[in-house]
Amino acid sequence: MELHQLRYFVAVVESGGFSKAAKRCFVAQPSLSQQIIKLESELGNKLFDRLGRSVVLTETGKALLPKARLILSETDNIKTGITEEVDSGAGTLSVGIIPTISPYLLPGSLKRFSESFPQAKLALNENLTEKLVEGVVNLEIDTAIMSLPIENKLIQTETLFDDPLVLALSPEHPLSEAPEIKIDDLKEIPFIALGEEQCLGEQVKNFCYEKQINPDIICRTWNLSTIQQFVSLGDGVSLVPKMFVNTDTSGICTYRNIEDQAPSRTVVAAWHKHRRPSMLAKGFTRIVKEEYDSLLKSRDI
Amino acid sequence: MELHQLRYFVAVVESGGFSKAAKRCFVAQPSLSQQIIKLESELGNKLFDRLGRSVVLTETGKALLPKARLILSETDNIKTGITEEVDSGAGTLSVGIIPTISPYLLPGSLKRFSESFPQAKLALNENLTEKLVEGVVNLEIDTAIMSLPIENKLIQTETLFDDPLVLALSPEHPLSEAPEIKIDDLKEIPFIALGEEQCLGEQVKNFCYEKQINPDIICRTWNLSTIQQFVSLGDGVSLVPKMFVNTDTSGICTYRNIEDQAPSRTVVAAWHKHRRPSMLAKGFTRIVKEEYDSLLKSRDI
DNA sequence: AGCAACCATAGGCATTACCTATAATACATA
DNA sequence: TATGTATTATAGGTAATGCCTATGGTTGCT
Repeated sequence: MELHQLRYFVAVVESGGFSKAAKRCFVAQPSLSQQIIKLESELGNKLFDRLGRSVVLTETGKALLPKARLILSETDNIKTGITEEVDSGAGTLSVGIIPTISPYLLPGSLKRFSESFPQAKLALNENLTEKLVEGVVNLEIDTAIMSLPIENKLIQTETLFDDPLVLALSPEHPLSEAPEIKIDDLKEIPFIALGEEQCLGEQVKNFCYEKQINPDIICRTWNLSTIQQFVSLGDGVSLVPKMFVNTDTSGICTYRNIEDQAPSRTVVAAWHKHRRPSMLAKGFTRIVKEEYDSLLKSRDI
Repeated sequence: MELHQLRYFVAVVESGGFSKAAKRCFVAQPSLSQQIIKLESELGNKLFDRLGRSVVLTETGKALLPKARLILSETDNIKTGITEEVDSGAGTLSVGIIPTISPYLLPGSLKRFSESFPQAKLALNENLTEKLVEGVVNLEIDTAIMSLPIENKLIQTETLFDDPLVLALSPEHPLSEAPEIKIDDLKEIPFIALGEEQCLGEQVKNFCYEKQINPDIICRTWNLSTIQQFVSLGDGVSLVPKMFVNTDTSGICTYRNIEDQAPSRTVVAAWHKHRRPSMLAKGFTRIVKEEYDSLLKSRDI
């Protein structure tokens, strides 16, 4: 059974004859006849009673007609249907995101996303960079929001923004009143560090190594809120991303930019090298970028 | 777009690769690849992201998948679906029937028919032979129940039964007690006749002509019940079909067989010469025949 | 680096849908 | 009854196209 056979069949019904149907279908009458005969032999029953002047549907033909019409309308609408569906943003986007970004950008981004793509569904995966990379490579994750560096050659990235690291310290800390803070001020200072399996922890460590800072790590924890708590208690300081600062409404910490050679982490969207990001994925990364921009505008140190 | 392309597409999705899909579809891998590419170019978008080891659906592919599955399941089930539908007797049968049969056979036949084909619908058309023939030729009527002769060459018939004509007379009529009734007894007898546009009226007239009976038509009416009334009143007699007798529960008339050369009308099912009677049509005519048989058994004169 | 798995491309072959021409039939008209 | 017209079926050739084998180019694993 072929689609053109069904088309011919419906044309015969609607035009009331083989010859007329053939004209309508832009084929010669014998071609159409043959295909109808073929269809009939496949179904094992005649579809039409051929009378001299006209043809009428048999029982089998009557039963076939609605089914044929359904199939044809489905196929005819398939292209526009798909286009509409894709354009409307229906579908599921699988997103990965690292824990040191998620709490600060995700709430606002999710709101924006559901407004922009009301038909879309989102599958979220908050995890360490390593796991996210794995997910992207294994095609479980469409787009991951994380920070450089990413080693895997199968992954392609697009930079969303550079997120500066700023110094977090207690309002009572001597440096909180200094006119400006330089890298040298950080050497041998008591430091509260993030676990190194977190990429942010790794980045801070590398930054210190490069700048020949040798911080005295007095505490190591696994999330930024805890760092904030420790910092507010007294001597220890830490480096935290600016997006964290702009969502901190507690006021228990003071934050200072580092003026020279300010450290930063580069936040990117990452996807499988061979996959073209879907419209939803593009939309999502754009929204994350916008969310970050509006976050920075909302407050300055 | 072709059905086999959709089949290949679904096979790729389900098997997770072109080569595996090709095996499953019993074609060479390049053939399948070509068809997928063709489908993609027709839809204007890639359906799969080809990665080294595996392929994954694009957004377009995701949108196509359920539609393709729907179309394929429709087409795969089309043959069995039609067969079931036809076999179940769904559909409409258009039946024609003459007025001198309808009141006697139709009630029972309809009951039997709806029991045998609960899904079927019936379109009834009670009319004179002439109109029924017209309807059959114009394809408005599938099957007509009428009696011979039928002149039209476009019509094919199947004899259902021979319905004898019997003498109807008043219980007080002298002939009602006669040991047996012969044709000669009818010569020059007062006669109540049916309208000649009714085929039964015509048949009776022809029968009388052939047998050189010259009835004294004292009354002419247009239905058998009226004949019955007139007969019961006194002198006049009439010839009525046996199926009428067997449904007459009034008891106001006596009926006698005519022993020698008994007249009868041949009741047939008639349909367009070039149309094969549908299962419903066959079922209906069979049921009418059965109804007549059981009617005869139910009572004898 | 070498190998295995996989998809794409190229070119030839075979199937088949299509075409033209013609036959066969039904139906209307003279 | 004969003829013309409209219709579908048949026959045989042509062209399109789906399929095949062989091969190339990647990817990813060892």
